[in-house]
Amino acid sequence: MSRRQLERGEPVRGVLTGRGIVPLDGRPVDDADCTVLHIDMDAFFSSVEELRHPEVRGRPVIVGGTGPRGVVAAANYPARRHGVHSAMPMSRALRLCPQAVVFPPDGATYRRVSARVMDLLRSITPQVEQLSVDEAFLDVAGADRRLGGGPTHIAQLIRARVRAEQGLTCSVGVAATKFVAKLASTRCKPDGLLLVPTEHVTDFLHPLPVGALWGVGERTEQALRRMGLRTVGDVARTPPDTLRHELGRALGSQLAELAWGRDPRPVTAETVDKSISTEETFDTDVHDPEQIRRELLRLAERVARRLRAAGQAGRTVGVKLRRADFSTVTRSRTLSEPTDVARRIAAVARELYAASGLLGTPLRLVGVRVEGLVPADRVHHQLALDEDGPSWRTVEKLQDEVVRRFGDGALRPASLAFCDEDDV
DNA sequence: TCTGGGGTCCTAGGACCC
DNA sequence: TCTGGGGTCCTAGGACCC
Repeated sequence: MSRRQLERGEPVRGVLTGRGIVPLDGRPVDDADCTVLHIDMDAFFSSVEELRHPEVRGRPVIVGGTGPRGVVAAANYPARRHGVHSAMPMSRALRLCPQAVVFPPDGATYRRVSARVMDLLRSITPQVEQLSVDEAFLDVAGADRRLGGGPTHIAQLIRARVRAEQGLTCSVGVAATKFVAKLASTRCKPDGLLLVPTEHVTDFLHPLPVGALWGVGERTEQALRRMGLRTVGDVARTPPDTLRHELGRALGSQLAELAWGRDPRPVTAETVDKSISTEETFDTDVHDPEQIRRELLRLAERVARRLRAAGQAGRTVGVKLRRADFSTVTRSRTLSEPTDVARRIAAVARELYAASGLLGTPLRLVGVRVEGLVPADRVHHQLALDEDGPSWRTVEKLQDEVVRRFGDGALRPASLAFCDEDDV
């Protein structure tokens, strides 16, 4: 497959060899030890919108916030050709591509489609580690023994089934490690498949820019550039002690390993949530402490409802406060026992806000977080002893039931009763 | 161009205990 | 009276990922 073909954005479905990427043509490939698959849905949110709205197919499609401070959550390939990409302010995206069709994000629908895709993957093997709504790692060592044909064959099977059953395309990287599999799927997007055999890992990695390394974002890239390191190969040839000294112990060690394709992390099917949070950016900055306090209650309700739905309770409550200039303050407090009660979370959040020194300061964002999560049934007896716990907890559990039966908006705290429907 | 929302992990300092 | 080192917990901030 030629470089020009790659630049034209034609799908890559091949194996990396000493002669570059060679198409899979049915000949056997040496993939026996490459049991890690990285599945990445292509332009996921915008692809789902194109499925629901076939009339926009072929046109540039952007999914993202439509308010004055909205950003792009996803853009399809026609929109990307105009320079639109995720995390870009929507105002700029629309200047670059005024003819784009814009959809506000519909998280519930994306999660539903995502769940179907993940179920499909779990029908191949239980060894599925969901990374996000549109990405997963699979370890197909077991499935390989069962299905036969090898990891690359299974990758093709998955791509065909996702297309046939969900009407969506995905890209799949096949390698011996998570890190290389993920880079491989990125390299073959969209609608691609790339196997990187172990013997070609360093050929594949070393020409890439340092930003390709897991853990290298904008700041670390700058630091590496100051050290004169531009490519993954440059990092590989730098003494690990030097990397640790410049970047810190953990990151330095991690990059020294990844640059050689060494990544011992196993595919882990079960992961446990460590925190639940929600936050909101105002359309315009808010300085009124009363309005901030109301918002903190709303956010606490949201977090508490999600905690109860997950059967979790948390011991540390935190707030996030972002000033107009984007500088951010966080405050947190650890309680004597975990809670899943909105009233309790809101009370702590308001105390933290009151003590933050930011009363009256214009804020562009507030957030509420609960961490230190444990299964709620392990602390029920303690919750029952909480002085304001049992009654409020009972009330809020009843609210959960009412919302389940009659829908959101059926109930709200009295202090929010005069807010707009949309605000609750 | 002016920056969303949901997360994870790391660092560093201080308190506290042994 | 002055001094140690290690471990754990808590808090704040920041980088990073999707």
